[in-house]
Amino acid sequence: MKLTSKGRYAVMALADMAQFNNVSPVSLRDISLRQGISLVFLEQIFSKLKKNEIVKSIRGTQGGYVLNGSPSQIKLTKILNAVNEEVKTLQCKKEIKKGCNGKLTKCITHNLWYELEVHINDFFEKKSLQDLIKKNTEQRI
Amino acid sequence: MKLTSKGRYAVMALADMAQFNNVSPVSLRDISLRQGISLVFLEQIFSKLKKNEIVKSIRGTQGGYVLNGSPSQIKLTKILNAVNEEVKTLQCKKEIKKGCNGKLTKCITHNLWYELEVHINDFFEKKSLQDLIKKNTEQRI
DNA sequence: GTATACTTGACTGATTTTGTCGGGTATATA
DNA sequence: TATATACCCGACAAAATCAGTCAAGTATAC
Repeated sequence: MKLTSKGRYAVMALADMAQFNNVSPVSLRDISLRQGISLVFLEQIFSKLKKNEIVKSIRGTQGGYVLNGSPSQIKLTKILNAVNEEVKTLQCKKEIKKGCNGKLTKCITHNLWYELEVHINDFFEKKSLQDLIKKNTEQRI
Repeated sequence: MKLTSKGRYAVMALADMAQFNNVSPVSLRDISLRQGISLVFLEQIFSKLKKNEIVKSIRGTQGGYVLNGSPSQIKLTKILNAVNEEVKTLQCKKEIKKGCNGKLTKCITHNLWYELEVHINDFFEKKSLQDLIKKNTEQRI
């Protein structure tokens, strides 16, 4: 499965944006400074976020990014899928040649990984950006 | 997080053993042939499984491995932890220097990854080898 | 027109994964 | 007791992936 820094940074950055949810756009430079993430790396990540219509961009001075929708509508699955391609545990396509093609034992674990995938996606589907920042402020009190 | 071929192979191999659950030990050679996994790689994996007391080894001709306990007692968490060291999503130890130390925004996502870890471990904790082979035979019918 | 900030693609160093190689040692069986 | 079988162990290496940089843009506010 795939759950890398790119995904974590994407969530962090968007949560940051949601937290500082001004009307005006947020520049990657600000996020970079606040969250300690490389600016150029953020650019890469936000390029994908934009393609997936999670954020909108505004160019030029005073430009930046704004969330495309309210924090409560943006589910984490969408974010993670955007930057990581997908959350995939199944790898049986490759292995169908060897062992997975039901000769004696079919890929016994096939279903397991599928279930896990569903389980994880469920988890992220239930979480929105709003949940994250709510939790964070609650804890700070 | 970590969920690699090693883990998948370990589960496959042990499920294979559980399925062909004879009294006599199962040789890695057989598993290798049945499941299409490299023998030498299996040796590496089983070395760890043995260290973690998931299997017992019997050396010599007619030797092999036997499950250390009944399939229903062997939970998948144990297997995956054995071969992969651990299932870890949290990476905040590294990041505590930058951004994660509650200056303005503390590591917003800290709790999220922790919850995910728990969620995944729950999943694997509830599954035993028995569940896998039961499911498999059910489906074959 | 200039500084700001987004846009894009190629590239690279480091790390991890997925194994292999080559040597062992123990033991059942003939 | 010889021998084949099977476990045991550490070093090594190719391939893939990750995390991030570099370079060269384009659009826009002021």
